[in-house]
Amino acid sequence: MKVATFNINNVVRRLPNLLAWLRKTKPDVVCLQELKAEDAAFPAAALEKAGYGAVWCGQKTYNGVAILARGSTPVVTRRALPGDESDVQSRYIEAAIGGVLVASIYLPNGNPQPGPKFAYKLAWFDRLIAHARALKKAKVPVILAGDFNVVPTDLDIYPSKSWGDDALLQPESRAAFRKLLKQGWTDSVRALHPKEPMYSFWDYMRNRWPRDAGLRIDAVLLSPGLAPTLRAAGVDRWVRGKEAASDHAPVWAELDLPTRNATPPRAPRAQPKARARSRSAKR
DNA sequence: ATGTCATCCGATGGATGA
Repeated sequence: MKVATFNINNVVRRLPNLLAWLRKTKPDVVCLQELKAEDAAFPAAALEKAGYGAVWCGQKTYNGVAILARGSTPVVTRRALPGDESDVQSRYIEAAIGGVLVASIYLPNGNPQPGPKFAYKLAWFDRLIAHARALKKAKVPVILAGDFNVVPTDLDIYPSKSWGDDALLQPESRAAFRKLLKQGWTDSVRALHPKEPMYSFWDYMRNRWPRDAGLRIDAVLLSPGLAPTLRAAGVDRWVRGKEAASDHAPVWAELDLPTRNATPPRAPRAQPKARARSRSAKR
C-alpha cells in the first residue's frame, strides 16, 4: 500500500497537477492539505473519475483537508481534532481505509511568533499529541500524514539564517514534534533516509525552488505496528517543478500491506481480474 | 527588508496568509 501526503495549496486551482500526479504515481491513499475551498467546491467528481473516493473538510480561502482512497471511499471517523469545540478551522480529518486509520493533518503555521497564532499552533500541537496518544493506545494500525509545519532538525532545511525567527523552527515547535514522535511513531522518510535533507516545501519567493532552498515539513508517520511494514519512502520532487505547482511536493511511503482494492498480480483463482474490476466499477 | 502566489473585499489596489 502506497500512502502519500500532499499540501495541494488550493485543490481547485491545482486540480490538473493533482490528477497528473495521481495518474503517474497511483498512490492507494492520499492525504491533502490546504484545499482552500468550501465543501461544495471540492472536485469530488473529477477525483471519482480518476478512480478515487474522497472525504473532506473544506473551508473558504484557508485550510481544508481531505483523504482519498483508490478504488474505495474512506469511512470518516472524525472531522475535527478533539479538545477544543471552539476551534472551527478545517485542519483534521480521520478515516478508516481497509483496516487502517488514516489522519490528514494540517498543523497551524504559527507565524508570526510570538503572538496569538503561535500560541494557537502550540495548543493545537498539544491536542494532536493527546489524540495521537489515544490512537496509539487503541492498538489499531494508524497513519498520521500531513503538513506538520515544523522543521524538525537543521538537516531538514538548507543552510540559512533567514528562518531564525520563523515559527517552523522555534524550539517549542521542534520539541512538540519530538514529543509526538517519542510516543512511538515512525517518520517514514526520515527512517529510510537518515542522512539526506528530503525537502518537501520550497517557498515561492526568492528563487527557492531553482536553488533547492527547501524545508522538510510534510511527513507520513506510522504507528508501531505498521513500522515493520515500511518498504520505501520518498518525495515526488518533480511535482514541484511543474507549471503552476503547489509550493509543496508529495511525500509518500510504501507499506508491505495487502491493498484491499488493488488488482492482485497473479491469479489464485479463476478470473480474479474481472472480479477486481467489477468491484471497483461499483464505486 | 527583501520577494511570490493567490484570494478576499469591493474597486481598478491594499490587506492577508503562507
